[in-house]
Amino acid sequence: MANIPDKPSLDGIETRWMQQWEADGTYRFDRSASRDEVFAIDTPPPTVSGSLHIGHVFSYTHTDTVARFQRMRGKQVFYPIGWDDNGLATERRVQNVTGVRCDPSLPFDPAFSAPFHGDVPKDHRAVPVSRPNFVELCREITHLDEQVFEHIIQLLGLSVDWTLLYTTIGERARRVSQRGFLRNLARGEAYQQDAPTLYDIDERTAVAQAEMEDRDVPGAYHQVAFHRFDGQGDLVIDTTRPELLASCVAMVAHPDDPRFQPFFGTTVRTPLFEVEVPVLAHHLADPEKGTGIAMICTFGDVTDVTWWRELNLPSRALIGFDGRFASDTPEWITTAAGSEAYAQIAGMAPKQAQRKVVELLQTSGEMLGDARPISHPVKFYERGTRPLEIVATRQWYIRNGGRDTELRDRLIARGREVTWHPSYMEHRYDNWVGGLNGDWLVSRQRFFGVPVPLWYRLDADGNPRYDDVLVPDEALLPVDPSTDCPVGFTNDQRGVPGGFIGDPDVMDTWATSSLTPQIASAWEEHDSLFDQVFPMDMRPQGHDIIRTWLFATMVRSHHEHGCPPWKNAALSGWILDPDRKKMSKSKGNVVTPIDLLEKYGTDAIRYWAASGRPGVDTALDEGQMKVGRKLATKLLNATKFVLSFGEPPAGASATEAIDVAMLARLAHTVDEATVAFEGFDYARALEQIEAFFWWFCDDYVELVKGRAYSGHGPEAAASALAALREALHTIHRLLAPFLPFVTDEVWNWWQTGSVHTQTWPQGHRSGDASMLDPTSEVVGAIRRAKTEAKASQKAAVSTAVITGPADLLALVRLAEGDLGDAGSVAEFQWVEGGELGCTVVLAPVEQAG
RNA sequence: GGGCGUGUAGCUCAGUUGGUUAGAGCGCCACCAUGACACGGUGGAGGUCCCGGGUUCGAGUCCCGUCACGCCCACCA
Repeated sequence: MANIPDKPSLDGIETRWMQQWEADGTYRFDRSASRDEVFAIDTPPPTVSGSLHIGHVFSYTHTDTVARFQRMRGKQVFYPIGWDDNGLATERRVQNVTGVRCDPSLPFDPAFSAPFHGDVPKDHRAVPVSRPNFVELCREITHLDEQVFEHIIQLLGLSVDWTLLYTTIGERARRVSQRGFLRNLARGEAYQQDAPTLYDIDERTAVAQAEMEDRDVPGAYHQVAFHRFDGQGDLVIDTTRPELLASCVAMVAHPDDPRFQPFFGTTVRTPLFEVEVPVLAHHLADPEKGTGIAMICTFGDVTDVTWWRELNLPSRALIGFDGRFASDTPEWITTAAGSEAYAQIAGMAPKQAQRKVVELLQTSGEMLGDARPISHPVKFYERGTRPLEIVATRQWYIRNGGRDTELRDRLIARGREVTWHPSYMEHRYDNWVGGLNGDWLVSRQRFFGVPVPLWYRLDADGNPRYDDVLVPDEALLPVDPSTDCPVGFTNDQRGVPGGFIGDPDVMDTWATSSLTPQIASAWEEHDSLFDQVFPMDMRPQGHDIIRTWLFATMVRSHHEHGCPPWKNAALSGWILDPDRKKMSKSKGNVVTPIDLLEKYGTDAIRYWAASGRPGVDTALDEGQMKVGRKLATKLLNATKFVLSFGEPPAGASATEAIDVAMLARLAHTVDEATVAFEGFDYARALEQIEAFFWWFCDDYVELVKGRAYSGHGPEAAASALAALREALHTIHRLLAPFLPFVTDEVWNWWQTGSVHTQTWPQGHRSGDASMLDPTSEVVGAIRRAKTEAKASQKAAVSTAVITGPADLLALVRLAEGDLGDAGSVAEFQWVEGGELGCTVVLAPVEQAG
């Protein structure tokens, strides 16, 4: 035991073991394993444009404990890691740290270098750069971010196989993503449509339903009068968006509403703009809302879109991609007064336009009373700052059941094929799928992403024929249609009549990350890895992205493979700050893990993380981290102590009753932990293991150490030594998934190889543990007596009188010798009757001098 | 408005098909230099299990209802 330090310490063990594991390839995936020997994990690729915060540490630790358990159970664990680096989040970060913005109309500038790297002055106006320059900058910045991430993931002790690293903007990801899309297209699951689309006017891109959120914002009801042509008065509406009056195409009320039934089929004149619009009936109009009659604009909200579609109304959209009102007076405004009114809002943003329209309405007397302020929910892009507008655009969609009940039902049924941990998370999936109101919009008018791999033929006038899609051969993927040519064309035909044009869009970041199982496993990449690992065993992720990542992955797998992409979905909760508020960047309460890792050590942080139940939001609790550190320290000291007794003689085994009982209890603990882990409940496994370990240290070791010192002869000592070592051997392995650093440290004091490649301990041991509880109770009673007498625990007891039922006394007597040692008891008296108890007579303290 | 979850000691949380006196850790209080650990150990105090009904021999646990909090969805005229 020459390896055991005099003063064991946790300092520096992270670096040492990180390097050792990497050098030994401890977590390398075995490509020769068959599918049934594999446990495959669809690791979430963290978004590198954000910071890795304590929430990542939390959920990644959960997965890692399961991975380590499965590895020790004999599985070949496929545990890749990837970086999610494409998408708008990265673009924003790049804009913020380099002071540029992408202008796709500019040509590539080979000599370009970014004006800043990190500290962009507040008054700096972003420098426009070409798309290729911008993408290059994105790659540079993400590469730097990824190095930081790699360091933290390693420091966390995640047992990922670094040779499996992928990025979502990397070549393979682009190829897999484009291949997946083209297959969807070929099967009719992807289609394009020119339709009103929710659109972020700041980012200038369409947005999918899954990326939207409602925010309560201040608004105001404005009562506005529409004039009847019979001169018999007005129809009055309440609107929060008076600025859209110029886009009004109709008025609508409920068909059963007697107040408005007389007007259905008639027309009215819009205020200010003097456009004649019909009064129509539709069941979605709510008699309770506002005045009971509404104006339909193209487009103020999604109900407008429904009305527009179902009532076959004309499109009079005025707000363009730049979020401003068209600068020319539209043709449907025909009167001089109407044109004059429009001229005053032309080119304005919606807010400005609203002020102007209200002013005009007040002047003309067509607004009744003052605006009544309200707070109402408005749709925003989740990363956006201004409300979404609805703009008619051509976009690509993937069918996800949002417009097809049969597909929706099939996807919900797919959800049932997955085992959810915890099980109630499945409701969130069902809810989301059941509530979809459209297909998945996958095209984005952005730059740093996987390009939509398509071109369109141009007609004789040079106009794109979107129905004439030119598709690349899969063997040529990945393609960038802005620089690559479709087969049969040359680059000089780009943009010229009779030639072609590339699709300018990239795909939604989820359109790529929905294929993480396929990317990580090199699907269709001339590699058998996919067959070895797909469908995967486990998808770990946060419950907040069930609607996006989980659902999108399910959709792609359902279309492509006809099965769910994994067998289990393990949902992690969030980290709340100590005041139980959700951590988020905007609240400024995000805790970065690096300081905590340094302060308490990785194992301690992992202990805290693993104490959080699956799916449950958990408060950041430094107290738990202290406990974790205490546990790791205890393992060092307890191991040192047990090993210090030396090796038992060859062939020795546990023979004394309490030694056998302890091993029986340990076997039971192993069984409990194993069952919990198999159900992905790492927290329960830890709880069981930890409880055993503390009992082992506090009671068992205290009881038998006298015997282990040979106080009762060699045979009794041999039994204790054998039991102690067997228990230690098991404890080290049980704690290994949670405390990977300290367990490998102590393991290597007396064993060879990494504890992480050992076999998970066996339970199912015969033996009776029933003597342990009453024995602990007597130990406690003796200790209590000494504490109450303010005596040292070492104080000598002349007589201990133990009372209780005969069966319990018999059990406790099995440990009489050990009890005598541990309690320094000279003589025991055993008295049958009453409850189990113990009274103690302390020996007189010898007078000093 | 629909769905889901949570509510147990000052704090963070366990409590498995209902079963003696409801548990752990932290914190708090008191004590202890005992052959691994003072970054330690021992003991103690501390609870109307949100509230109200019901089922049952028996309810923290099951059922109904209420309240509070959190999340998801819907609600934009």
